Amino acid sequence: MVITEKHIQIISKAEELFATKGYEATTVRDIADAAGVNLAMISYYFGSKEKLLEALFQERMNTTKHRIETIVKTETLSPFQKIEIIVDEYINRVAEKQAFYKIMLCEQVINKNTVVMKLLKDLKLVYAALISGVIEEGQRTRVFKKDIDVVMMLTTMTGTVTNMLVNKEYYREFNNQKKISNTLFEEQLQVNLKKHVKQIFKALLGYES
Amino acid sequence: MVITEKHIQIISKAEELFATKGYEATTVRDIADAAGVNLAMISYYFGSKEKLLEALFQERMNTTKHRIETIVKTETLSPFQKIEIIVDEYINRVAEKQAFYKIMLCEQVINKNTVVMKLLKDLKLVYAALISGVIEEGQRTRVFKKDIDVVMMLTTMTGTVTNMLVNKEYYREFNNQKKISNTLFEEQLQVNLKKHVKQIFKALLGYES
DNA sequence: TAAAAATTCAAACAATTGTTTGAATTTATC
DNA sequence: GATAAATTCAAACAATTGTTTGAATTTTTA
Repeated sequence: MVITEKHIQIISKAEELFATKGYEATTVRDIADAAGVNLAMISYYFGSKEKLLEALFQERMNTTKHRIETIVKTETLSPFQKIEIIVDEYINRVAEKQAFYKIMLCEQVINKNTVVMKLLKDLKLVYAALISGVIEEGQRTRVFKKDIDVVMMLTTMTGTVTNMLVNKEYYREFNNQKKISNTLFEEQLQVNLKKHVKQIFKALLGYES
Repeated sequence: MVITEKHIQIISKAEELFATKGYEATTVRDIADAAGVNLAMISYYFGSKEKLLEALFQERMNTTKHRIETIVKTETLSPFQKIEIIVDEYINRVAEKQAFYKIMLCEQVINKNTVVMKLLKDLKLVYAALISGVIEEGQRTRVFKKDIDVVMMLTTMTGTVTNMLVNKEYYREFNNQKKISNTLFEEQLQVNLKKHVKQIFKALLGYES
C-alpha cells in the first residue's frame, strides 16, 4: 500500500484516539472528525477500521525496526555500551510515541488482530536476538555473567517503561513534582527511567560501570 | 450492595470475557450467555455493564487489600524479609487472577471509568505507603541504601510481572519450554519471576541475602 | 481542453449495541 | 396457603456501529 500525506494524517489522529479511548470505543466517525475528513474516507483509504489499526502498527514498527538496526551496525561499541544505548533508545522511542505504546499494551492483552500480533512477535524476536548477541559477546569477554535470562530482562525493561506510562501522574504526585512544568517533568522522568533500567541491567548482567 | 452467589458467577464470567475480548468488545449478551443467565439479569443485578466492571474491581481489590494488610501486621519480620514476602505475594496474586490483571492493564491505559480509577489509585497508595514504611525501617537499621525511588521500584515489579502476562508464550518459546505441561511451566515461571524481581530489589535496595 | 481517473461527500444500509418493559414464574413472608 | 416480594424471561427499544452507495467534485492524463 502506498502511504500518502492523507494516510499519515488519519493514522496519527487514529493513534491519539485509540490511545485515549481504546480501539473498540473509538468510532470511525471520531477518527474522521479528528482528521477533518469525510467518514467514508477511512474505508476508502484503508479498507476498514481494523486495517487502519494494522496500518498504524505497520507504520510505527517499521520506523522502530530501522532504528534498532542502526544500533546493531555500530561495531565500535563495547557490549556494555551497546546495552546502554539500547536502553536509551527504547526509552526515547516510548517517550516520543507514548500514544502508540499505550495502544500496543492493550492490543497485546486482547491478542486478537493476527496482523498486529505477527508484527509484535517479529519485533520482539528482533529485540531478543539483538540483545542475545550483545550479551553473548559480553560473556565471551567475561564482562557479563553466565546464565542471563534475556526475555526476563527485556520484560523488565519494557514492563517498567510502559507501566510508567500509566503510573506517571501517580509518580509525579508521590514525588511532589506537581509544581514543575510538564516538559521538565517528562525530561526528568526519562533521565530517571534510563538510570533506573541501566542500574537493573548492571545488576542482572554483573558488570560495573 | 449485597453480593450473592449469582453476582459472583456473573462477575467471574465477565472477568474472563473482559480479559480475552476487552471490555468494550464484550457484549452484555456474551456475559449473560457465559454465565447462563438471561440478558436482562445483568442490568437487574448490577444496573449497567459499566457498574458490573466496577463491581468486579470492587470485589477483586477488596480481597487484595485484605491480603496486603495481613502482611504489614506481621511484626516479627525483618525489612528484607518483608520485601521478599511482598514480592512473593504480589506474584502469587497476579498468577491467581491473571484475567483480572489483564483487564487492569487496559483500564489503566483507557483511564475512563472514574470509580475504577479511584480504586486503583487507592490501592497504589496503600502499596506505596506499605513499601515506604518497610524501606524506611530498613534504612534506619542501615540495611537499605538511602534515596530509594519507591514508585520507580514498584513500577518495575508490577511492570515486569504484568508484562510477563502478555509475553508468557513468547518467553516459553524462546526458552524451549514448549514440551513441558502448562501447569509446570506456570510454576517454573512463577519461581523465576520471584527470583528475578527479588534480585532486582536487592540491587536497588543494596542489601545482600 | 476534453476525457478519465481519483477523491469527496451526504445519505442510507443492515447489524449490533446496552437497556427497558411487562408479563410470567419462583421464592419468601406471614 | 394466600399475599407479597423477588426473580426470570422473551420481546422490543432507540441509539450507534462500520461500511457502502452513487452522485458530485477535483485532479490527472493525454
